Amino acid sequence: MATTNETNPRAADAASPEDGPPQKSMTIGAVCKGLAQEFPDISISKIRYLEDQKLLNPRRTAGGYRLYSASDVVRLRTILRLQRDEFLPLRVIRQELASGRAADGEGAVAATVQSVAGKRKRRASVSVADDGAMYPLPDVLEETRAAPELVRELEDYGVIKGELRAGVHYYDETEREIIAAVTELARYGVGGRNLRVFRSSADREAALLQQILAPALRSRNPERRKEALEALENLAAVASHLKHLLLIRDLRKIAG
Amino acid sequence: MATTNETNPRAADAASPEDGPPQKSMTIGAVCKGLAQEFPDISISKIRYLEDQKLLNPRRTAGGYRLYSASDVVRLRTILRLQRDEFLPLRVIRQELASGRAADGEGAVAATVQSVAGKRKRRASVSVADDGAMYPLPDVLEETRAAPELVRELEDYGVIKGELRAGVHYYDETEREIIAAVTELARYGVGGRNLRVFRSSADREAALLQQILAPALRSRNPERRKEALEALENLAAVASHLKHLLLIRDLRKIAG
DNA sequence: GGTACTCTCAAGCTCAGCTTGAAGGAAAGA
DNA sequence: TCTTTCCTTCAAGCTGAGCTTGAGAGTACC
Repeated sequence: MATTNETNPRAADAASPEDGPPQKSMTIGAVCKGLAQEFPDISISKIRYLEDQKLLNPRRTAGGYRLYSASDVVRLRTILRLQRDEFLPLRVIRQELASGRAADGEGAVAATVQSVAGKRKRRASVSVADDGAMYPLPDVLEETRAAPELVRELEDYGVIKGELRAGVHYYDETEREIIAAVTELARYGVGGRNLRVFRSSADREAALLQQILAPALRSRNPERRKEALEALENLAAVASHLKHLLLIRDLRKIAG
Repeated sequence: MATTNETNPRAADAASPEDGPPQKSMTIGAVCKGLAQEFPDISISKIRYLEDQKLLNPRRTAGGYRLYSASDVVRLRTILRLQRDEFLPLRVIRQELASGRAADGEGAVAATVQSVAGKRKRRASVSVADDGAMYPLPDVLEETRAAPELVRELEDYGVIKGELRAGVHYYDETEREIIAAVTELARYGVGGRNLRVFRSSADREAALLQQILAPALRSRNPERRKEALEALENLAAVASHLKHLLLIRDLRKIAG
C-alpha cells in the first residue's frame, strides 16, 4: 500500500505529483511545536480541548490521528489570538468563526481579526507581565514594515535586545511594538538620535516607580509581591497617561 | 445637628445653598437599583466586589456608608459595559480606566461583538484641539476626589493654570484629567516633587516635536497648518505609546 | 425605637479553561 | 519484528476569576 498523507501523518508534506496539490498536513505535535513560539502556553491537550469545544475539526488518518491542514493551523492561530489579545471567551470565538465571517484562508481570517479586534490590538503589549511569546525578525519586519537598519540601530542603542536562536533573531511582543512605533515616528522625521529623549525619560520614571515600590517588591511574602506587581502595572498606566496629558498640554501652547 | 450629605446618604440630592454645590450622591442600594435596568445581573455584593478589586473608590460617610457620586456611577457603568460587551477581564478594565482610555459613550448599548469592536471614540482630552469646556474647581474636586492642596501645588508648579472667573477657578478637560491622574499617583505615594520628572520629559518631547513640525506650523497656508496639527496629534499619540512601551520594558527588568 | 439599610470579613460556590493519568493503539526507525 | 515515540480516548481533577452567602454588628431615618 502506497504511503499517503492519509496514512502517514509523520511526513509533513509528502505528496505525489499525481495526487493533486501538495497538502501539508501536520500531526498535533508538530502543530503545537510550530505555534509554541507565538503562543508559549499552547499544549497538545489544549488543542484537543479546543476541538472538544467544537472550535476545530481536523481530518483524521485511518488510524485516528488528527491531521491539521494549513487552514486548520490558520484557524487555530486565529482562535489563540482572539483569546489572548481580545480576551474573547471560547463560546464567542466559536460564534464568530461559525457565523461565516471566518472561513479558511488568510484574507478571511485577517478580516475577522480585524473586524473583531478593531483597534484593540495594543492591549496585549501593555502588561508588565510577559507572556513569553517571541517573533522572528522576518515576521516582525513584515508586520511593522520597518527598515532592517532601524532595527539594528535600536539594538545598538540598547533599546531592544532580541534573542538569537539558531541563527535567527527573535523579539518579544513589546520589542515588536517598539519597532512599530519607532518606524511610525521615523515616517514623520523623528530619527534615531532623538530617541534618546524618550529613553532617558523612561529610565528616570522606571527608577522612580521602582524606588516607590521597592520595599514591597523585595518582600519575601509572595502575596505582597504580587500586589506590588499589580500596583506597578497600574502606576505605569497612570504615569503614562499623565505624561501624555502633559505632552498635550505643552503641544497646545505650541499649536495655539 | 444639621443634616448634610455627609451624614445623610438616604437623601440622594439634598443640599442647602450654604452647604456648597449640590452633590448628588447615592447609597449602594440606590446605585444598584438604578443600574438594574441595563444590567440585570448587578448586585450590591458585586459592586462591593468591584471596589475590593480596586475598580471603584467611592467616598464614605462618617458612618462608613459608601457614597457614589455621579461620576462614580458613570465609571461603574463603563466597567459593566466593558465586562459585558467587550468581555474584558477586570484586571484589564482596571488598566483601561487607569490609562484613561475607556471613554463612556451615551449611545445605544451595543449588544454584539462586532458593533462594540467598531470605531473607538477619541477622548476629548487626548486631542490637541481644545474644545473650550471649562469646569469649576468644586466640580473637579468632587469628581477627581483630589485634595485641594494638591491642586494648589500643581498650580504653583505651573503644571496647570486654571482660569479665574468671578472668584471661581475653572479648569479645562486636560487639566481636570491631569488632576485625576496625579491624585491617583498620590494614592500610591508618588508625591508632588516627583512630578518634576514627568514634567521635564514632557517639555523636552514637546520641544522635539515642535522642532520637527515648526516649518509647517509656521506656514501661512491654513491647509498646511491644519495638516501639521493633525500630524502633531499623531506624533503625540505614537510618542506616548512608545514611552509607555519603553517604561514597560524597564519595569520588566525591575520586576524580575 | 423599630425597621430598613449598610458595613466587614471569611468562607464558599460556579464555571471556564484547561491538565493529568491510565490504558492502549499507530507510526517510524533500527 | 521490535522498540520507541507519538498519538488516541475518557474521566477526573485542578486553578483562578468572579462573584455569593452568612454572621455579626453598626447606621440612618421614620
